[in-house]
Amino acid sequence: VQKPKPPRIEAHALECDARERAILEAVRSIPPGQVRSYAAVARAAGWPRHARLVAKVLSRSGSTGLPWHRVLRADGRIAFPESSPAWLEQSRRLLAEGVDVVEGRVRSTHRTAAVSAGLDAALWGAG
DNA sequence: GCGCTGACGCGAT
DNA sequence: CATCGCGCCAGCG
Repeated sequence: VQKPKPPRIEAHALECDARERAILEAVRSIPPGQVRSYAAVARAAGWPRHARLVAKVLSRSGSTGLPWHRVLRADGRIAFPESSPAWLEQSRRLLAEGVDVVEGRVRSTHRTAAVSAGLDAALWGAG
């Protein structure tokens, strides 16, 4: 058989899909009221250096019922430009879950309430 | 194949 | 703390 059907489905493509599924699952597993950094999600998904990919995947998956609003930058700030529609939406959703958000930034390092303790664990303990 | 662009991260300044 | 610079990954012209 010369090349009747060379299985060039490429492990690459499958791997990309696997990455995406793992990432989506990792995001889905974030408990309400808690937040994770893009890097933490990537680590949880098993792909430590793919923080940017997490962002890309999230942008690609629009209304899949995914708790995308629980994913922030490593410094605790919302990744969107301030006052942008998405920015407003994310802070609104986080506040609705009891997350302490001030000016687009999650106060996780400051343990002022029981909620903060949970956030702190989520942000730093995920690593 | 190359360079630019992002919902990024982290150490250095 | 706020910024900068450089590294990382995947998509696209």
